[in-house]
Amino acid sequence: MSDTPARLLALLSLLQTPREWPGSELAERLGVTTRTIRRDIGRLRDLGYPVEATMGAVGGYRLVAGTAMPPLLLDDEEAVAIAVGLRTAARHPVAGIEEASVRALAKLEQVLPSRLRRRVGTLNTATVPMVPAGGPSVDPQDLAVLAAAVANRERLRFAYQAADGAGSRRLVEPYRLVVAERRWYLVAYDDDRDDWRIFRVDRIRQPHPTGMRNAPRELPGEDAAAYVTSTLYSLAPTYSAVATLHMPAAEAITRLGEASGVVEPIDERTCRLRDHTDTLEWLAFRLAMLGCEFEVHGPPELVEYLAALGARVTRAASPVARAAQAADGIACDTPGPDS
Amino acid sequence: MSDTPARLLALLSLLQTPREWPGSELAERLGVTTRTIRRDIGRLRDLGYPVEATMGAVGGYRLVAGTAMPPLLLDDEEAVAIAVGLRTAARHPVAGIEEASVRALAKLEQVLPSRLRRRVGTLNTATVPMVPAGGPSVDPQDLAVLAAAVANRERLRFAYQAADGAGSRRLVEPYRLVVAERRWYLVAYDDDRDDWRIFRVDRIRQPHPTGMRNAPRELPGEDAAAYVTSTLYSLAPTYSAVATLHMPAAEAITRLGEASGVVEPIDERTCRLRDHTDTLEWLAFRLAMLGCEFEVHGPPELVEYLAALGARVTRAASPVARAAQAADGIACDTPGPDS
DNA sequence: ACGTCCAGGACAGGATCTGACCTACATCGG
DNA sequence: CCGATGTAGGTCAGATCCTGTCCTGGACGT
Repeated sequence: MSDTPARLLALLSLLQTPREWPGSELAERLGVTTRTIRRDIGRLRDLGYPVEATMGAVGGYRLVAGTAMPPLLLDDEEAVAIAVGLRTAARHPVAGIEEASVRALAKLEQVLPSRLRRRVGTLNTATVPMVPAGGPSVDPQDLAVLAAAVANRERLRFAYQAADGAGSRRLVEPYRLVVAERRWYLVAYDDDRDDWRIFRVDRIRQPHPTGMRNAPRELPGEDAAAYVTSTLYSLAPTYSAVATLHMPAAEAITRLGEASGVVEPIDERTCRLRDHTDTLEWLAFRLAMLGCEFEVHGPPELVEYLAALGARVTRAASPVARAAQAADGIACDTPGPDS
Repeated sequence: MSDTPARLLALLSLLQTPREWPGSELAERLGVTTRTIRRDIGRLRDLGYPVEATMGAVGGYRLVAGTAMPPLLLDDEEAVAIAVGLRTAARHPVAGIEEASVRALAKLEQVLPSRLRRRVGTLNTATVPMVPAGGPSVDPQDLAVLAAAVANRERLRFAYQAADGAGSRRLVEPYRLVVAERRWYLVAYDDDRDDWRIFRVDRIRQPHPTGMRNAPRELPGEDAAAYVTSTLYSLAPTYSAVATLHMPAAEAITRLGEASGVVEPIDERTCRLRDHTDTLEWLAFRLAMLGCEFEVHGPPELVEYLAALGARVTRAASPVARAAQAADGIACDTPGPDS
C-alpha cells in the first residue's frame, strides 16, 4: 500500500483529471502528509512532467502541457473510446500518420483488458462503415497483429488469397506497413519464395506471429516507399479522373481534403480536379457529397458509374420508376465484387 | 542517478512495446542488475499490471492484457495519431461512448505538448470532413474545453449565436455534454437567466473557463438525457423517413449501423427502414451509399432532395451537359461557360 | 489583515532498496 | 540426454532514500 512508486503513479493519474487538486486533498486520498505530496510533486517535475501550481486560496496542482508526453492513465470508457477511434482511423488512413496510428492501436490492444476488447468489438461493428460500396475492408485487429510483428521483427504466418482467387499459406519476415491509394499493404520478405513481396492486408487471413525472430533485413537498393509505389502502380489498375467543379478552388480543397488529388482554379467560381484512384465508388461519392454542380470528363468507367448512381437515386425518388419496378419485380443484386 | 519510480515508469514504457524483452537487456538499458529487474517486474505485478514471462532460452517479458488499464506511454507520433482519431470521432459521434471519447480528448489535449498540438491541427484540417452537405460542424478543441469544464465543474463563458441569429454572451455552469441526432449539445445552468438551458455546441464561440468553481447542481426532477431529448424533440424539426431497401435486413443493419433507425424485414431480399433525422442530406447519402435499389416513401422533403441529387449526378455524367465544353476541348486554360 | 495555499530547508529514525550469491525450474537445440 | 539460457525467488548486509515533524517565506483572494 504505502509504496512510493505506486503512489507516484496514482498521483500522476489524479493529476491528469482536468481539474485542480489542492495538496491537502491529494494527501488525504493517498494517505500521506502534505509534505510528502509536495516532495512527490517535485519528483514528478524532476521526471519532466510539468505540474503547474496556482498559488493562493483556491490554488491547486494540475498537469499541463510540457515537452514530453506523460503516461496516459485512462479509465475503461476512455480506453474503449480511443480504441474505437483508432480502429476507424485504420479504416480511413490519414496521410502521414497511418503507421503511428496502427502502432498506437497495437500498443493499446496489447494491454486492453478482455472485457473492454469485447465492448470495442461490438461498438466497432455497430459503427457506420462509411465506405461507399461493399469494398473489402481490413480488420483492425489483424492490422494490429501485423504492426506488432513488424515492430517485433517476428516471423509471421498467414493465409493469403491472391488476386486470381488462389489461396496459399505464407511464412514471411514482415518489414513495413504502408498505405497507398487508401489501401493497406504489408511489405515482407517471403521465406518460402526467397524474395520480397507486397501483400494486400485485406486479403490476409488469420495472421499470427510464430515467435521466431528474424534478423533485420533491408530492402535491396531503393527506399521502401518508392519500392512499394513503383510496384503498386504497375500492379493495381488506377484511374486518372478529371472533373470540373462549380465551386471555388479554395472551398473544394477544404471540402475534399488536401491529401486527395490536385485542385486548380479555373476562375473564381469553378475549378478542375485531377485525382488518381482505384476505387471509383469512393471518388464518385466524394464528388456527389460536395453539393455543387460538377462535370466528370473521365475516365469512362467513372462516368458510367455516376450515370448508374444518378439513375438509381432518381428511381428511388420517382414514383413512376417505382411502379415499373414493382411490376417487374426487379431484385437488387448483391453489391458487386471488389474492384 | 535515476531513482526507482523513474525506472519503473521507464520499464513500463519498454514493456508496452509489442515485443519481448529479456531481463538482461532490460537490466542493461536501465542500468541495474537483473536481480533488480526481477524485483521491479514483481512490483509491477503487485500493482496489478500483468507482466507475462515466457520461460526458456528465447524467453522474455511482455505486458499483456489484464484487468485494469496500465498507463499508456506514447511517443509523439502515436499521441498525434490518437488525437486525430479522437477528433474525427468527436465529429462522428459513436453511440454510447460520445462522452468518454470527448473526455479522453480533453485529457490528452491537456498534456499534449504544443508542437504536437500544432501537428494535430494541421492534420485535422487536411482530413476529409466526410460530412455530406455543408452542415455546421463543431470544433473538437472547443469540445475538449467544454468537457474539461464539465469535469472540473468550472463556470464557463462563451459567445452564443441563437437560432434566430442573435448573438449573446453567456456565463453558465456546465452540467453535461450530450449527443442527440448527430449533434452535440451542452446542458448547463445559465447564471444570468437563472434557469437551465441547452446550447448547441456548434453555435458556441470562444468558450473559455473562468476558473470559478461552482457547486454541483442537479437537474430538477428528471434525468439529464430525458430532459434533453424531450426539449430537443419539441425544439428541432425532425423528419420521419420511411424507405424500402432491396437488400436483406441483416445486411442493411450491418451496413447502416445498428444505432440508426429501425430495420424490419419484408421478405428475404427486401426490408423496410424507418428513421428519424433532422439532416436530410445525411440520410440521403447513407441510402445512396448502400449500393442497392431503394425507394423512399417519405417525407416529401427527402424525396425532393433525392430527386435533386439524382438529377445533379446524372447531369455530371451526361455528355449533353459536357457538349459545350467538349467543343473547345477540356484544357485547363479554357474559361468555363459564363456564370 | 487574515486565512489558505504552495515552496522548500533541516533533521532523525526507520523503512526500503540494491547488489551479490544461491538454488530451482522451464525450454530449446545439439 | 545434457548443457546453455532464461525466469523465479530466497537471503543478507550495507547504503540509500523516504517519511513525518518541525520551520520560514511568498502568493493570492476575501
